[in-house]
Amino acid sequence: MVRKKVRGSQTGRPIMALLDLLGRRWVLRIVWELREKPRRFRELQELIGGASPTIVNTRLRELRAARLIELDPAAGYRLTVLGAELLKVFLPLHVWSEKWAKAIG
Amino acid sequence: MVRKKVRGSQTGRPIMALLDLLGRRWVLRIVWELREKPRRFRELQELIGGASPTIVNTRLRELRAARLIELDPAAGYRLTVLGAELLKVFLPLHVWSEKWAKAIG
DNA sequence: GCATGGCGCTACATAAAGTGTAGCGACAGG
DNA sequence: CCTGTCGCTACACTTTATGTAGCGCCATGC
Repeated sequence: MVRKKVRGSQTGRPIMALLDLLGRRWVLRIVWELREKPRRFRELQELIGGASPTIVNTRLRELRAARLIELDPAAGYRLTVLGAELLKVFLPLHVWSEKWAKAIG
Repeated sequence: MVRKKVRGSQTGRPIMALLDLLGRRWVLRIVWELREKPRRFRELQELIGGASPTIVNTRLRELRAARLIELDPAAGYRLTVLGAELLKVFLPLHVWSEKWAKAIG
């Protein structure tokens, strides 16, 4: 029996595709760790907590396909204009997370 | 050899714990689908695209532990005040995702 | 030349996470 | 009782991620 791939959000609604992409393991962390400056492959891998190179590379490919990051050979991986816009949405999380941490003890 | 659990972001930094939580499969979708009104277990399961009850329940437990959602026996699962605050951060994504979809063709 | 070290990335066996389907126990009507 | 709905569990199976080794490329320096 043939099984179809589910990831990629077959609904065709961008928001669903986006939530699906961001919901994959390490994706949010990768985008987050690129907030300050470009990072090298191995550097990024360590920053996000040591995920395997296999999955790091997979995610980087997905994020490049989504035009959220790009590889500058001279500097490393960095957010594209689009990726930086996305990050801007998430920046409030940093402050909010502190409040949240207190709330849940 | 004993293996330690990694999820839960041992760093102690709230933002990391939050990104880890949100980066788990289906979590963003669940929060998103609760944006309008409370939803029943099975209803929620269908809305997010038919994930298995096993994992839906696991995520609901994690989200309840994080005080982002709660179960009202009379109405179903719904966002807490904290969860609603979090959702507010994500709402701009809806608009942005349309722009993003056009940009990536 | 030719080793050294960093670069992005791949291979592959093992372990963890998620799926699909069946069905449980509790409770509410009829 | 029977029927339906509720949240949720059991479990065999499939998919995804981990951990470790190491590849090919290229620049630097002896």
